[in-house]
Amino acid sequence: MKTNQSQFALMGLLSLGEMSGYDLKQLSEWSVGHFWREGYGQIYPSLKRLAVDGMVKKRTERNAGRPERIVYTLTAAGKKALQAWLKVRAEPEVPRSELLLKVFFGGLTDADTVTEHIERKLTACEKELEELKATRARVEREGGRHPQKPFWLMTLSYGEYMAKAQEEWCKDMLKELKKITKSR
Amino acid sequence: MKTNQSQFALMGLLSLGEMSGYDLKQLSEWSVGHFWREGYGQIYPSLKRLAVDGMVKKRTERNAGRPERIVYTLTAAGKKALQAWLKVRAEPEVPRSELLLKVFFGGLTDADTVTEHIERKLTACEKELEELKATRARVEREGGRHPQKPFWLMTLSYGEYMAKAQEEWCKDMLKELKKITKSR
DNA sequence: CGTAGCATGTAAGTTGTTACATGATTCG
DNA sequence: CGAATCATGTAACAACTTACATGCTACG
Repeated sequence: MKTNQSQFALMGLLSLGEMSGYDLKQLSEWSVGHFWREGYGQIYPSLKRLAVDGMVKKRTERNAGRPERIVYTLTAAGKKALQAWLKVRAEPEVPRSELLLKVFFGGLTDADTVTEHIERKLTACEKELEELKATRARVEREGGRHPQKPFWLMTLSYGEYMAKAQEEWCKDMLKELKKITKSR
Repeated sequence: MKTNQSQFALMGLLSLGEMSGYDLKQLSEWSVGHFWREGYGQIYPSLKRLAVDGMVKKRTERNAGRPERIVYTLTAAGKKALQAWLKVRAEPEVPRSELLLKVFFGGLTDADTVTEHIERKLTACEKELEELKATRARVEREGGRHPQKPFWLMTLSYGEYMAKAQEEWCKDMLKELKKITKSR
């Protein structure tokens, strides 16, 4: 059996304050976006289900001249369930890397193709590092002295460690590939 | 639309030689296992579909006193499709980390819970590094001077870079957490 | 007047996971 | 004689993605 992790992610965000589905998407993008992503197609149905299960409470906000908002609040039951989930050990992640698959079977095409794949990855890593930097600045700015801030920074660190390691790998492999291409 | 990546993973492995579904599972575990995992529930139906699509050809092997084997061979059409796929740029991965989610919302429980999560992760990283070491040795031994060997080693490097970076992150965060716990 | 942002959702399709089901042989 | 390994598969479910569908406001 699987615990529906998307739902807990949403509940976690709702623990920071009441929000609409739209808000959740916006907030998730920069806060947990580098390790967890949800689309609207996942968010709206999940919220409905959470409401049915009594984990969240919904309230409709009618604002003159703007679209209606449905604001969700985490209930006491929801908070309890969330805290219980936080204590359960995380399942090991199932790895799935299309890029590595294409590197692994790279010998079936030419080394140039593999080089291109890795160059693209390198660019992506650099972009990722930029984004993490911006997010870190934003957390420092907006996070104030929120008690959970140290934990937020830890996940940011994770992203930075990974992106840097990937960047290094890319650079090293590009060197390798040059050697291979030359020796042919 | 999505290109079915599982199928290409299987086709890639079949490019190394004809194999049964069972063989594919065994080979995949140590060869691409650290970045790609398939279960039988995925393998057998995929092979059937690949056969229908003419990407692979099947042949039944009857061995006295042992279970029947269905051996699959990559067809010319299959190889062509595989090579075409190898040239298509890899989609950026969708990140999903239950661990980081539990760290991010760690403030909702106690710091000890987060510490436990990270300690478990650290152990997993060390185990992973051991396995990668063993795999590297195995590739060196069994890979001979296979032309694709350099590419195989690149994916192994990736695993090593990542596992080491994760290990480091865990250690650094455990130090951080000690500081947090003490200051309370 | 067009585009971007705010705001909510559904439907269909694909994938992936888990549990179930079977049965022979070999090794300790 | 029990466990592990070889060997193949199905059914049910859960999850995820994508495309579709709508409509208002603010801004340039």
